[in-house]
Amino acid sequence: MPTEPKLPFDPIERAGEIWARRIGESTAMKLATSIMRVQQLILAELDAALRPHGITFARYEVLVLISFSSEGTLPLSKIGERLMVHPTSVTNAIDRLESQGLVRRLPDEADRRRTFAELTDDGKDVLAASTKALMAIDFAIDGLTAKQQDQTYDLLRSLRSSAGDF
Amino acid sequence: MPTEPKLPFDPIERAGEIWARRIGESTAMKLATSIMRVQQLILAELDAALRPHGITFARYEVLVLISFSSEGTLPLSKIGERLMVHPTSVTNAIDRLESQGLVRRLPDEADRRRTFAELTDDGKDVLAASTKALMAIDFAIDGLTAKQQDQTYDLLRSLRSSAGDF
DNA sequence: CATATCTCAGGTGTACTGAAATTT
DNA sequence: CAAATTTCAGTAGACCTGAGATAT
Repeated sequence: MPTEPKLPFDPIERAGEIWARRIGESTAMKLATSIMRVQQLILAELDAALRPHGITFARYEVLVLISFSSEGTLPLSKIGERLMVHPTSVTNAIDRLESQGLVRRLPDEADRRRTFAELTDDGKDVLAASTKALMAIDFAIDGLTAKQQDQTYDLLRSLRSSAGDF
Repeated sequence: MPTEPKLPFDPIERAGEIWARRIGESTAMKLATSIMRVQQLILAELDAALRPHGITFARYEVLVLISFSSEGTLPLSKIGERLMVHPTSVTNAIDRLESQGLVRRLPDEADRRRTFAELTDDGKDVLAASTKALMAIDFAIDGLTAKQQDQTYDLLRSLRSSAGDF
C-alpha cells in the first residue's frame, strides 16, 4: 500500500541545498534527518497494519521477544535490556499486554525479586496473526531489491555498532 | 562520543537467525527493525547534545524550517505539512517554543485565518548554538565514510519515496 | 454554503525521574 | 549494608479525534 506522495518535492533534498549554501557540509545532517523520517513513515505503516489486531509495533516487539526465548518466559529486566527501554516502560508495556490478556506475569521462585512474562494462548494467536499481517506488507519495506535491502541493513548495522548498540 | 556497547551481541542478528529458522525470510524484518533501532540510538544522541540548549530535536527541526523560509516566517500549516505532523501538534510545538521565547506568532493580514511563526532574536541564537552542537558530534553519524553516508542516504531516499514521502 | 486555518478539550502511547518495597 | 528488580506516582512530549471559531 504505497501511500500517495505528500509533497511535490523531497523536503530533505531541499533542506540539504539550503544547508550547503548557508552552513556547509550537509551529508551527515541529511542522513540523520533521513533516518528520522523513514522511521516515521515505516512505523506509521506497521502500526496501521497492526491496528486491527489491537497492538502497536512496540508491543509486537515485546511479544516476539518473549516467544523467541528458550523457556517461553523472560524476566522483565531482560526485556528492557534488549529493547533498550527504561524499566518503568517495561512495567507499563507489560501492564497493557496483561490487561489485554496477551501476556501473564509469573513469579520467579528462584529469585523472588524478579518477575517473568509469558504469552497466553490469546497472546500466541495475536502474535501469529500480527506476524502474518506484517509479512503481507513486507514490513513496509518497498522499492528496494533484496540485495539493496541487505546492503542497507549492513550500513545501518555499522551505524548501530558505532552508536554502542552491541 | 561513541557509547559503550550495551549488549555483548547484536540483538537484531540474533532475532534474524531465530526468525529465519522458525518463520522464514527475514530480510525485510531485519531492515525494518534496524531502522527503528538506529533511529532510537541517534535521536538519543541528538537530544542529549541539544539538552543544554533547552530544546529537543523535534523542536530544532521547527526552528531550522522557519529559518530556511524565504521570508523568515512560515504559516503553521506549512510547518505541519513539511514535518508530517498533525495541525494540533504544530499548535502544541509552537506554544512551547513561544513560551520559551524562541518563536513569536504573527497574524497574516492577507489571509486572516492564518498565523505565521517567526524566530525571535533568542530563537536565532539558540538555533545557531544548537547547530554548532550538532555539527560538533557530526549529527551522531559515526563509523561510516562520507561515501558510505551518501550511499545510505540514497538507499533510504528510495525507501522514503516508495513510502510516499514525496 | 463549502472550504481552509487554527485552537481547545480530551484521550492515548511511550518513556522519563524519583522514590519506595522487596530480595539477594 | 550495597546492589538488583520491580513498581508506583508524577510528569513530559508527541500524537490523535472531535468540535468550534474565524475567515475565505
